Amino acid sequence: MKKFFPILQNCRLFAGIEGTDLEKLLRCLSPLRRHYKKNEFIFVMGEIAGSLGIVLSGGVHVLQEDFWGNRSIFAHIPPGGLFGEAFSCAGMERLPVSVAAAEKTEALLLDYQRILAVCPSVCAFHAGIVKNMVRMLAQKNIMLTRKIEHVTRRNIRGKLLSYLSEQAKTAGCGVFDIPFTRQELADYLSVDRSALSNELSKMREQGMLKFRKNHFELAEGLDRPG
Amino acid sequence: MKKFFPILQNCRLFAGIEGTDLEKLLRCLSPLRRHYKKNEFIFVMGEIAGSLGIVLSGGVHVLQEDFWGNRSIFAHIPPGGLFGEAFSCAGMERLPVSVAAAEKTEALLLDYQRILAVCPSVCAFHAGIVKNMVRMLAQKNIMLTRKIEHVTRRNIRGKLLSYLSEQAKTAGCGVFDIPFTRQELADYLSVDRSALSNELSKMREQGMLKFRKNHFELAEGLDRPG
DNA sequence: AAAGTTCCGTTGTATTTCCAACAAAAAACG
DNA sequence: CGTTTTTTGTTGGAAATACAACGGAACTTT
Repeated sequence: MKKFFPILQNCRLFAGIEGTDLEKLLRCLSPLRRHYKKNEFIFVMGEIAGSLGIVLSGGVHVLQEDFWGNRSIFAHIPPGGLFGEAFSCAGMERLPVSVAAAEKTEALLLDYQRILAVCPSVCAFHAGIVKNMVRMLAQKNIMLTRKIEHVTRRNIRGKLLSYLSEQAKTAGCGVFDIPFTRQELADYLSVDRSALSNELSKMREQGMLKFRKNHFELAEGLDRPG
Repeated sequence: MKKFFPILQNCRLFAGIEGTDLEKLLRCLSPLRRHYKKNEFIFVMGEIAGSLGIVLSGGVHVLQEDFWGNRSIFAHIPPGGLFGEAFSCAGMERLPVSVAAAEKTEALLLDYQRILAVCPSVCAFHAGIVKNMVRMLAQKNIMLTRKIEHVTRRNIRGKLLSYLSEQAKTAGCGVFDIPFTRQELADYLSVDRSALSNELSKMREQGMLKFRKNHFELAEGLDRPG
């Protein structure tokens, strides 16, 4: 149990809570640590929404799948990120989305009730966790707002530029890897995969970018409009 | 100042805080009460993101406008709802969106710093407000997720059905008014207005719904798939 | 190394959406 | 009440996207 403390100390949910305190707190929360294979489901749409997860390693996709298997990917959650928290925090009964491992993934599952109704001995940290939760929820809010910015562009090139320039900004430079395959990127931007490939090729022809698999290099001047 | 206490007591941000306590708390937060005409801007994209707003009456749109005047409406916030909170809570420096009054609107502006770093005398309520904030952020999160569900449908009819059936669900029946004009609905679903009108007409021809202005009546069996 | 599988790009066609322009209806205004 | 402005529906042509099908590359498995 103790061996994944170092990972948790880097997790923003526990920011401000140090060594032995974190230990106490975790005993109280009694989290479930689990491993998942690529594409394995962690939460399935329709399940009771009582718990939330922390990605320790790998990464997960939050998604919806309709009857015919059409996927829509809402978000990619990297290590240190939370998933499913909005639905527990809002008091929703059932999950409206599924969560699947995007690759080999290690995650921690917590019962949300134990976070809010925490035992007396750790009350000092309780307020801290709730404040951290506020910050993380707000950040996810912004993430979702950005995703909306991407998918509301009226054509595929617009969506791509919006998405790629955000990636470049968070990477700090025009060279970066994305956490999606082509099909997944299409499911994230909600366009057809072949049309996406097609548009990417055109953009390459026009010297706007280079790419290979999930590795991208934007030409200078793209991510700095104006 | 006191005369809008009744409105605030119904506001979810202050849930659980009663009469005189609310009074004390408000003295501490020293909010700004303001009136806005229809289409007047409350926040403008790029401003410092220090404060958040509560809609007292009317309603506001959270939106983005590009250089050419193309609008994208992210959300409609009804009375009792918060706006701008995600950006303050996440510690963002500048607002990535604008907020405009959708109609004649009354709003309260609060300084976020005062909510978190609250004065000692009201500490008992501080924790309560933060918890309320968690819940409201989580709910907005779900709102955004729903909006993503709408705009990621691959054609206009899909977007309309997704949006209208959600409205019907929240209204509790198939007859309801929406807070958008046609152009605004188009900006919300990110499609062309004329194409939207066109699709609505087709759906009416096919007996799926009736509408007049912003009043809609869905045919039975539409909002209950399966 | 061969066979199988997944991923990716390309192409052609069918469908959908955008765009611009216009007309009718409704609302706002003096 | 007549005028002006806004909102909404309609249409036709241009443009973009979806869809289906295919082949090759890269990766897995045996």
